[in-house]
This record gives sequence, structure tokens and C-alpha cells, in this order.
Amino acid sequence: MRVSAKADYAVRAAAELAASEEGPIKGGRLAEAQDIPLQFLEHILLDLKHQGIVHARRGAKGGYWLARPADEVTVADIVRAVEGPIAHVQSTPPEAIEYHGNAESLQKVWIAVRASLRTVLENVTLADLVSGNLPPVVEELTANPDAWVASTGTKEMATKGD
Amino acid sequence: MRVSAKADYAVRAAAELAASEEGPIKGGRLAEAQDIPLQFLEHILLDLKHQGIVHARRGAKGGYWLARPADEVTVADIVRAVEGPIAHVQSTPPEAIEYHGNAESLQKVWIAVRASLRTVLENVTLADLVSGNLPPVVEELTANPDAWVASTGTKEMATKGD
DNA sequence: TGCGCTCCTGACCAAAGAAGTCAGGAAAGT
DNA sequence: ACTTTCCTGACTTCTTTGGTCAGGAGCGCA
Repeated sequence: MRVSAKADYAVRAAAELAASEEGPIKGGRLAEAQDIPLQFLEHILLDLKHQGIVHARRGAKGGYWLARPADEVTVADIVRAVEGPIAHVQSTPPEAIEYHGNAESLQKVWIAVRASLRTVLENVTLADLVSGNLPPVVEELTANPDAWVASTGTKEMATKGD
Repeated sequence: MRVSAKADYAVRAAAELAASEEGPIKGGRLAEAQDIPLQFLEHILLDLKHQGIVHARRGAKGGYWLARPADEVTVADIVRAVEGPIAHVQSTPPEAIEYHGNAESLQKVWIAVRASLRTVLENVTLADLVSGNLPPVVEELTANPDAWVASTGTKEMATKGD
């Protein structure tokens, strides 16, 4: 239920690519712009390349660029490319799990979890990110000040929250 | 972005507790009912106890029971108890991250991710789970058949999907 | 042709987490 | 006392995370 450094780095690097639509940008510049360890970033960019999200060229005037226009690449695409499937339970997709007894409805809950993640991640494109013009669903979710604090917390909870 | 076995087990065991409101239920019965390794389950139940979600008594007629009524315990409570904070990025809460340059809006996206997870997890109680009567937000999210398949997939994607 | 630049790839590494197992101790009931 | 059940820490195995290192392969240019 957490976002890895890899996914975070990947989206940030991709945003940087989306921002400047002028020829290939080299890894070093991306690393510097977003303060990401270069060698780690190169592995990440390789993943993105293998998933067909970016293209790359080597040599003097080489670098990386987006394979598709920035408004056709979603954050979900990037996260899946580096982290694999979203919202799997015990490494199996929620639709493939069989629950028994009193937990039968739990499958529906995990499906809902995945669906709600998708409504955010699949609706934000790199173009949205760099323009700062986020889709309505994100604006609505972040409009509530409670979304910005650790945890609403049920009465008798003393937890740190999230 | 995945759900651990621990969290899955915890919710299932809690659901079993919520289902039978008749005195303490012993770990062995929970383990059998939901097919969970007993010794592993005991550690999980201990976590739940430390978070004040269940109570326990030892000895002959001992066992576990919910500390609060089943309609006042949410799935979010359980997940937080065993997995810690939800939707942290690089182990830090999204509201505490500072992004620079073209990634500035990314913070808002992660906040939205957390908020959307909360709308599901904090609205499903154990009572909802065992009754099968899930809140409207879950019914809406799972009504769409697309929610039940691996991935809608952008055109040229050949990924396995989630 | 050669040279430098940049990507590409695999190997490696330390630390942490995931998923359990094992062994023993401490309370509760009979 | 004795059994039952929870409680706890230690330990194990495997994978993931977050990197680093060393070298190879293609690209452009003089």
C-alpha cells in the first residue's frame, strides 16, 4: 500500500521528458533536474523503454524521449511499468481470489480499492502533471483539507496515522 | 501498491470475529475458518491487540474478540494496524514531500491516491463485510465490469495489466 | 577510422520486509 | 496442579528495495 522510490522517480523523470518536447534529453540532465541517482535512474528508464513508454538513442546527441504524446501517457502506465500490477493481493489479482465464509465480500472491497486507484492514476497524464492542470477527480479529492492530514482517526485511536 | 498477506489475513480474521458476537473465539478456530497458518495469525492478532482493535484472554475459555462494535471498525483500521500508514511515498507521508520543477503537481496526485484509498477503506466496516451490505461507494466502483478485468490498457500496451 | 559520448545490461551488495516457524513463558480455568 | 490458550522474541528463508560498479554496444563526428 505504499509508493516505491522507483515509481516516484519514474514519474518525475517522465514529467521532465514531457515538459521539454525538443529532441532527446540525456539521463544526466533528468537525474540532475529531479535529484535522482543517475545509475539507478538509468535502470528505471530502461524499464520504461522496455514497456514502450520512452525511446532512447545513444551517442553524442543521444538521450530519452517519450514514445507517445504527453497527453497519452498516464501515471498508471508509468507505475505499472516499474512496479508491476496495481493492487494485487498476495501477488494475485483480486478478481482471481476465492474467499470463504464471512470474508466473502472482501474480494469486492479489493476490487473497489483497485478501481479507485485507477480512477486517479489512469486519469492523470504527463501533460496534466507538467501543466498543473489536474483532472476534476483529483481536484475533488484534494479539495477536502482532511485529505492533506495524516489520519482522520476513529475516536479511540492513538496511532500515528497515514 | 499491493496488499500484503498480513493485511489480507488480518481483515479476514477480524471479519470472522465480527460475525460471531458470542464470547471469545480462539486463534485456532479463526485459523481454520479462514485457512491461515496459526502461528502467523497469532502474530497478526497481537498487532491488532496492540492497536486496541481486539481484546484477548488466555486459558481454557480464552480467545479473541473485538474491542469495539463491528460497525465501528473499518478495514482501514485493520490495514493500518498491520501494514502501517497507507500510501506513503518513499516511507514519508505525501503531504511532507517537496517536489521541484516539472514534478511539482505530483504531490497532489499522491494525496489524491491516498484520499481515494481512504474513501474505500474507511467506509467499509466489519459489519458491512459480514453482512455483504457494502457501502454505496464500493457498489459504484464495482458496478463497472471493467473494474473486474486486468487492465483497460492504452492502445499499444502489451502489458499483463493488473 | 577512431574517438568520445551516451545508453544498455548484468552482476553485485546491504538493508529491510514478507511470510512464516520454533521454542518457551505467562495468565486463566477447572 | 495441569491443561489450555494467548504472548513474545528469536530465528529462518526468500524477495524486494534502493542502490553501485564494471564493462559493452551503438551513435555521431572529426
